[in-house]
Amino acid sequence: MIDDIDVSILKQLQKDARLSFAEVGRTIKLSASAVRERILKMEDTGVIKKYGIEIDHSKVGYDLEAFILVKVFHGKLKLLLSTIPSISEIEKAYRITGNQNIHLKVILKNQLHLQQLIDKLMPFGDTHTLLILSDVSSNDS
Amino acid sequence: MIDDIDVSILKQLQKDARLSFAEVGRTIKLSASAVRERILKMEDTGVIKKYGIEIDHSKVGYDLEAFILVKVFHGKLKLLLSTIPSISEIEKAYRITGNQNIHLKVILKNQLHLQQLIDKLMPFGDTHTLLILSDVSSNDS
DNA sequence: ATTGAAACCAGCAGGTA
DNA sequence: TACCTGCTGGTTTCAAT
Repeated sequence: MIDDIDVSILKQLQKDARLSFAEVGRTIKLSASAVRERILKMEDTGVIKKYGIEIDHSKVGYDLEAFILVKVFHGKLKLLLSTIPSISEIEKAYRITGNQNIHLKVILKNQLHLQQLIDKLMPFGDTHTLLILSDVSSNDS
Repeated sequence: MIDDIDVSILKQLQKDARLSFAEVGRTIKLSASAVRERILKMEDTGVIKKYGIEIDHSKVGYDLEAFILVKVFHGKLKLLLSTIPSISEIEKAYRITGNQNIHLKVILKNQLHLQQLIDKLMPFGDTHTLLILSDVSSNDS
């Protein structure tokens, strides 16, 4: 379904999603059209879910990032799930195993903003907030 | 530093980072070169950190995703931080507040793979693993 | 997977306000 | 400074091989 050439294409796009088909092809000795067809196929099959950008939120006025773990009240899960898309502060949301059942990554302006978000989440469950101090990934996979 | 036009450019790129300058410009009534200059400036100032792709890992043989919270042993933090980049399973790593001090997002093939990773992390601290059941973001911000 | 051709875009120069 | 137009070479796209 996916071969070594596809993997090396994916790795290049992970580093820079705006590389042209021609550029990708040059480094793996393939024509631009061949690269294009492989990438289109990976889009169609859903291997590539989307092309996105990473923003430094602290440079646009959002100085606080946090994880919020929610232990959802009995019967409130469906309502919370349908509410999540309307909360712009939530960057990513997952159902998880464990004592808490929802894991949120949130982007906020400041502590007041965090407080307001927690207030908004309170009707759905008990929250536990972990502030993000710094990104320590430095991941060039 | 950043105005409404920049914000709308960022939103478009978040949806599709491969949009051409011309395409972005068309939807906001701006020339391609104006869009290009704005984007270059946001790259230079670090607002845009990178262009990346989101991969559906389950379609390439990695069926397990998890968060691992690590309560790092006294004196082991620096060593862990320097080890993290060499662990390919770690997609993202953060220092956080709370009882645990490191938050990892990991991509794994299966439970055995998870076990091996936890074994690798054990020397650095006590781990607490939260399996990801599903993505419930549906976030078209 | 490749090539070839038409449409399109990136990058840059030079210009306006 | 922020935007524009016009130009050129490279790129995307699609069809044929």
